[in-house]
Amino acid sequence: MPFSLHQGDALTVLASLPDDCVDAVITDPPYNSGGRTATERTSRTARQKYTSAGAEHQLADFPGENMDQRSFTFWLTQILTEAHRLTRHGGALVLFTDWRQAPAMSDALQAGGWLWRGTMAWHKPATRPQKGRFKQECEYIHWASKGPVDAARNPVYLPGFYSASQPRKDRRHITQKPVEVMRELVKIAPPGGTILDFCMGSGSTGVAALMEGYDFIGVEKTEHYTQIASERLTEALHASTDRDDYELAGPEA
DNA sequence: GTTATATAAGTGCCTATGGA
DNA sequence: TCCATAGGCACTTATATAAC
Repeated sequence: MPFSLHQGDALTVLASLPDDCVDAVITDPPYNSGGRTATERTSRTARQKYTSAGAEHQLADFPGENMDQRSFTFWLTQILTEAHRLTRHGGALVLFTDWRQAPAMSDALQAGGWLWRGTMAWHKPATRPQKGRFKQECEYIHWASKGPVDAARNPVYLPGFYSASQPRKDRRHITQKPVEVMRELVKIAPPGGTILDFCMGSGSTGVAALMEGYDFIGVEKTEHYTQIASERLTEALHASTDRDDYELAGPEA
């Protein structure tokens, strides 16, 4: 089965999955960021925080963006603890973050049992310059392992820096990641392995996983984005294999 | 090769509110 | 009355990229 999608709360869904069923967890959780003060971060919707004035697109909002930092760290720790249980020994965690939440996310992954290995940069060439300031030109990608890295099982040499703009054409999600970046990141899993994304959004991780020959398990809270991810993954699957043996699971919560 | 357009996990600033 | 902060609204800058 190349992929299975679950609509529901991440913690609830992960708790229903068996031990040691995935090789890598690659995810882009809500950052609960996008502001200078706690109120700015917790009182506004994702669209209000992350969409510029004058933006023409009408991409849907996404939930889970209104926690303060302590709650966010606690929430993420719980999920990463479950994700750690689901991951085979030697497997990897790849976790997107921004500059504000990078410390909270590294705390959460370590509290969840992961061994923090480093932080990569995702460079976005099309970001806006700011007078008198440094450009906010990068997001960051923490990565970690479950125990020692098993390099013999997956002898790859991967970069620590990725440069690509957010998709402009056919963009489906406010914070959609470029598939070309995700196609590189999924290679942290051994060939033919299984990749989990518990904050799937529009499904870019899954599209990249299928394109690179991996199996994929996706979890998404909203029906709207689960449907979009289902469409994108089905299209990617048909484009790569012409197979039709997938299932849409849930909702569990 | 040139021009037009969209963009930023945006920022700046004014007003209201409430405590000291 | 002063001051700090939250809330709300107006609007930035110049670059990458699409369109021509």
